Amino acid sequence: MTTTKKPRSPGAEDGAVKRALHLWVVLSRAYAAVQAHAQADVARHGLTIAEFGVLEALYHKGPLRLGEVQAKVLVSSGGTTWLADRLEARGLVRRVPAAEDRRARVVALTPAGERLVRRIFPAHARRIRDALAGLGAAEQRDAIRLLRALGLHAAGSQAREPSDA
Amino acid sequence: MTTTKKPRSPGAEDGAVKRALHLWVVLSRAYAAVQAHAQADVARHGLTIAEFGVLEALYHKGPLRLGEVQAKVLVSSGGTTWLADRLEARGLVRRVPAAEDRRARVVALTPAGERLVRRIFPAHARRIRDALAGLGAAEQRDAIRLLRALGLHAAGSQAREPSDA
DNA sequence: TGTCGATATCTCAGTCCTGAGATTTGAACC
DNA sequence: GGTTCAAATCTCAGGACTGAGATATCGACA
Repeated sequence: MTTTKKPRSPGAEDGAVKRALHLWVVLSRAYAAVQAHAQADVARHGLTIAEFGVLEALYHKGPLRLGEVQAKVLVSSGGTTWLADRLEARGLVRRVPAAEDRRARVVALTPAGERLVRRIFPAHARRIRDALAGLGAAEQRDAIRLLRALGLHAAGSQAREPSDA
Repeated sequence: MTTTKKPRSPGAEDGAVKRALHLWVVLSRAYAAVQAHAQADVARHGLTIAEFGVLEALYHKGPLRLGEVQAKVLVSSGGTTWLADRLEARGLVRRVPAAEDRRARVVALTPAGERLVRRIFPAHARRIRDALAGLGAAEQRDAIRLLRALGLHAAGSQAREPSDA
């Protein structure tokens, strides 16, 4: 037995797999459809979704260490450096040494970066709201609860590679 | 008024935007977490998720035109060509001219491709099932319904660029 | 039947990012 | 106070695409 749960009957196991695959398909498609809206919106300002994510995180949370930025926008460490480089080259953020840990660096919005976020964020938020308007308020709350549980479990059970083939 | 719905009170509009942004965050995180599992699994066989998606679509639906493949795996037309080239170079699929439309080409699994899918699909499906096990059966059914509605609406309201800034 | 706008695929330059490894610093233990 | 392991960031080569345009064909209509 490699599974963690005991199937009730021979066919129940199969149904569970089919249901999961179906859920995975609709999750992917929903994500892709909403992502297309977000991307189209930020592209008008010459930004990628990841770049916008960095700016938004800094706007709402204040200065963050590179590692914290990485956790927010879900990119690799190399990607984080690259994003910070690009935004810094455009004068939207700046890097300063972290006070209490000389390995770390803190990223903060420049005044120009803050002006940019303040200018483009409201329309972006409305576009996301409209893209998600396929669900009513109560349904959105349900979806949030379910997706949170889904994400926590999937992120918790690490995506490590099994040792067998 | 640029919105389609009339807010009940001055604060309701704001709450709707906040809720939508929250839903967008949990949707992204859930997708990323599950995607990491799927990717780690197919990477063991030297495949990307998109490549595996092509193989799986052909396995379950039979030969498909390039355009149909594109709709299944959600990549650009250039990406579709690139995926077919790569899989063809590995001897997993082959392209044949479409009988009734000389513009189109049909992609089909080779025997080697079919053997590969048959060999790796079951473990992949179980891994997806385990990654999604944060929700029970009834919750998964709810999530499928909600995500389908979400995706249909978002995909339907095209991600076109508004004319104003 | 010739024209003309759509549709299907392909080409290609360039983008955004990943993954592995290197470097620097921190913290805990001898 | 020196080792040693872990954590934070950076470097770099290359991968997996995207997006815009090119080419070939189709279908419908004058």
